[in-house]
Amino acid sequence: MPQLNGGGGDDLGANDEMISFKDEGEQEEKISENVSAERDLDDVKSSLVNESENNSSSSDSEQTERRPQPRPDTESYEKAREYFSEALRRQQDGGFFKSPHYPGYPFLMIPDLASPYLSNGALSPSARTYLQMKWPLLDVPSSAALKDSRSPTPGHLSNKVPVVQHAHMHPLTPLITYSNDHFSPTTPPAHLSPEILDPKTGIPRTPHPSELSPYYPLSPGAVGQIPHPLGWLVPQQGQPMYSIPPGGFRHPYPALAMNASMSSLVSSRFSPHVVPHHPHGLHQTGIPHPAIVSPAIKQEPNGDLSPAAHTKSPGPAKKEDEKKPHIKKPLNAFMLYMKEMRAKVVAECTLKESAAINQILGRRWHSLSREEQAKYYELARKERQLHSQLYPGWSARDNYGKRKKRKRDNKADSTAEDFSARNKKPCVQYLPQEKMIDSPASSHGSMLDSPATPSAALASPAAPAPTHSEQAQPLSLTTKPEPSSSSSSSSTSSSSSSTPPLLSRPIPFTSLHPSLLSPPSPFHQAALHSHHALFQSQPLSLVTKSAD
DNA sequence: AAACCTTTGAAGACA
DNA sequence: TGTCTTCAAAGGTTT
Repeated sequence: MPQLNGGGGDDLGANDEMISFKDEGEQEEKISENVSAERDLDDVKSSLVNESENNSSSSDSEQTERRPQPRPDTESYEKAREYFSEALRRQQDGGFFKSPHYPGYPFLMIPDLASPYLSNGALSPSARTYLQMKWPLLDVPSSAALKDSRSPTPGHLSNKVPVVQHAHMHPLTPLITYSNDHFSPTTPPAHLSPEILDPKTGIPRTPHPSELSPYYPLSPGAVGQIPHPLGWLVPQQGQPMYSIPPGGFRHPYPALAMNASMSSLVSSRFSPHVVPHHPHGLHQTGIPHPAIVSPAIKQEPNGDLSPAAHTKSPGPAKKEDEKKPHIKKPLNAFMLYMKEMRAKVVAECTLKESAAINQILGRRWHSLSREEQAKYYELARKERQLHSQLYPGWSARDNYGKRKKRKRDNKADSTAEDFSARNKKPCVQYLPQEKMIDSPASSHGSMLDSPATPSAALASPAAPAPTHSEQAQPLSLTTKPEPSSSSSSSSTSSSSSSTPPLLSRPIPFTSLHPSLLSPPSPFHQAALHSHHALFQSQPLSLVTKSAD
C-alpha cells in the first residue's frame, strides 16, 4: 500500500520527467487518502452497497416507474452515469485506484455464464467463485444481491443477453477503476439529490435497515425483485469483457444460437431498457452484445446512432462491410489484467501513454504470483467459453483484417534504428524507470518468468528487496523481439550476461518507482530513496528494440 | 483521421 | 509441429 513518503517527494520528483508523479502535494494527498481509505475500505464498499440497496428498497414495480430506466440517450442515463462516476470517484478516494480514463460508466449488464442464483435467490457457489475471481477486491455476497437492477422480472426476460458497458469499461473496472477527476467529498453533484451523505464516502444515500449488513445484505427473497441501483456497477457473473460503443449497440446480435446449454449459461437477468431502440441495431432477439462492434462505431465514440453514421464509407461494399458486426475476440488473461490494473497504474503516476502503461503492466503481470495470474487465466478461460457459446461459429479469423493492417514492414523491414528512433522518446519519457525493474525485455522476461514460473517473483512485490545484482543487471529495453532474431537474442539478452545490454547503461532495478512495478510498500519506498541518486542522474538513452 | 506504440495470450495461417 | 501473424484494450503520440 502507498506509504507516506516522509519527504521523499523531492526524490520522487527528481526524475519526474520520466515517470513523474503529479505534484508532490497531490501525491501526498493521494497517499494520505489511500492510507486512510484503505482503513475505511470496507466502509466505503458497504456504503456503496447500502446506498444502492436503499435505492432499491422500493418495490420493483415502483422502482421501475419511479426511476427512469437508464438509456444511453436519456437524461436519466446521464444522471446515472454521473452519479456512478461520482460514486466511483468516491470509492476511489477510499483507497482504490484512480483513472481519468473511466468516467464511471454505469451500464454493466452482463449475462450470466450460468444462472448463478439458486432457487432461493442466493448465489450459487460456482457463481460466487467466479464472481470472486472477477472481483477480487469485493466481498462476494453469499446471497443473491447482485441481480440485475433493471430486470424487474427476470423470468420474462429469458435468453436476453444484456451486456452493456462502456466501450472502455471493463466489467472488473467499476469498482477498481476510477476517474481521476478531482473529487470534492463535500460537493456532490447537484443532480444526485442526496438524501444522506455517507460520512465517509460522501455518497448520497438514504437510511435503510439493510445498512446494518456490510455488503449485499438483501434477503434472498428480495433478490431479483429489487432493482439494484448499482446493477450496472455490480458485477454479474459470467459477464463478458466485450465492450460496446458508448452509444449502445447498433448492430445485430449475430450468432446467438441459444441451445440448451446456452440457455442455462446466459441467464435471464437483463433488461432491454438500456438497449437503444434502433431499428438496425439489434438482433431480432433484441440482444446486444459488447463484443459486437462495428468499425464505424469504433470510429465514432460519441455514439451517433443516426444512420448517417454508417454512410461514411465510400463504396457500398465497404459500407456493407463496415456494417457487418464485429465480434471481438475474447480477452485473454493479460488483457483482463490490464483492464483491471490500468487505471491503477495511471493513477499512480502521470503516465498516460498506453504503450508505457502496458509495459508497466507487463512487468506487473510477471510479478504476479501464480495464484494471482491463475485468477485471470481462469477468467479468460471462462470468457472464451462464454464467447464460444455466444458465437458458436465465430472464429478469430473473422477479425483478421478488421484492424488496419499494420504496415508489414513495421516489424519485418524496419531497421533497428527505426525502432530506436521511434521508441526512444516514449522510453525516455516514461519507461526508463520501469525498464530497469528486472529482466530487460518484458517480453523476454515473459519467457523467463512465465506466468507459471515461480521465478516471476524476481520482480514480485513479495520480493521487494532488489538485490544489488538485480540493480546492476544490464537491462535491455527491447520491448519486443524482432521477428527473426527475437527468439534467440531476446531470450539471451534478458537474463544471461552473454548478450550485451541494449540499454546504453545499466539502470538500477529500483529506479522505477515501486508503485509502477508492484503495489507500493515501505520497502519500495525505502529502496527508492536509497537509490534515488542513481536514477536521478541517469542519462537515459534507451534502445527499445534490439539492434539485431 | 488513422496508424502507431506496447504489453501478453489465444488462435489461425503457413511451412 | 513449430513459427509467425493477427487481434484483443487503451490512449497518447506520430504520421
